Amino acid sequence: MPTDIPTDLDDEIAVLLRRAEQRYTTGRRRLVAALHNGEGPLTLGQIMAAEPTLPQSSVYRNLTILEEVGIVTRIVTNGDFARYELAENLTEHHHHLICTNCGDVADFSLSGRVESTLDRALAESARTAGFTPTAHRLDLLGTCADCG
Amino acid sequence: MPTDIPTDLDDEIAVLLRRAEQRYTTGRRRLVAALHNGEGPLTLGQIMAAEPTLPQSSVYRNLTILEEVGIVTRIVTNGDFARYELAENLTEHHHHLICTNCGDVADFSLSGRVESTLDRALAESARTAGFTPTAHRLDLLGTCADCG
DNA sequence: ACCAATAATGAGAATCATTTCCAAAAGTCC
DNA sequence: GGACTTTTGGAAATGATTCTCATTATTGGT
Ligand SMILES: [Zn+2]
Ligand SMILES: [Zn+2]
Ligand SMILES: [Zn+2]
Ligand SMILES: [Zn+2]
Repeated sequence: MPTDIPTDLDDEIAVLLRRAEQRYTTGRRRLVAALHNGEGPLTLGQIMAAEPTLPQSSVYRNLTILEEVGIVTRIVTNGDFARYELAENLTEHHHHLICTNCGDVADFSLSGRVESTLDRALAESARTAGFTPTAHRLDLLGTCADCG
Repeated sequence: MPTDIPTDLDDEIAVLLRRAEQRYTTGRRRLVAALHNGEGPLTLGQIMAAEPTLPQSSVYRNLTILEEVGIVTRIVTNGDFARYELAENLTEHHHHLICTNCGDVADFSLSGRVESTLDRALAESARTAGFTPTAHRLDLLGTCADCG
């Protein structure tokens, strides 16, 4: 399963890169494929396990570039190392289940009703603090099914 | 303003440390005071600015120990460096306004009603994923008043 | 297809927040 | 005080991430 990206996602990414005067090279496409195939945000180790022939320095460099362009989001859950996933523009708004035992991270979503309630409350809190919000980030901490 | 901790907080911390067979030394008390006096979670630099005579290695070591004992929470908002605050056991449940421009972090709270709605929804999501939740973490990302 | 001109690659070296070492200092208990 | 255990602090080590730079790939014009 080398390059397994839906055509429309691939096109969207191509547009974003071209707009930023960046090229959509094979290495970057393989990186995007690894992130797309992964369940939840991936560590560098997990990316390299999926694409072992991609050099580490290129993966790091391209993750940084893809993040600047708005294709990738970098996540730091706990000190050890960062995780990367496709940006919400390209996927869907979601949150993370973080296992405090094994460190694994999985995605989950809330209903539109709860998200609305939350957004309203957050907007109000922001207003009283003179803060201009652009996004929220919500994680659930606990123990995953495997570590049960 | 060297050692400015409310007596009951100080006592609570003393109990937690004794329970863990750790001593409540002067250095640890000064560290706790710096965290208590700070508005929002502090970086190591901010802690050292508040207590310049505390050696860096001792601050790091004691932050780790205080975190293990449940007195301090370590927060990583974005790759650069970690921030530390007193654990919610010793303060109150709250969330963070994170300025994506200057990196500053401030506290805020939601109403009990919103927190309940959220907790119910999160519990439901956790259940369907076989995940055992212990806490949630919610940040609002955007631009702070200073960066307006 | 060929040729510049420009951008991306990859292997290793450098960075820097954080951790670890270990001999000296401080606290504890009798 | 003396023996024992924990903590301290300065310096060295660690390790994820970033930077360097010579080589390679890609683009656009001819
Ligand atoms: Zn787990
Ligand atoms: Zn949400
Ligand atoms: Zn700001
Ligand atoms: Zn909450």
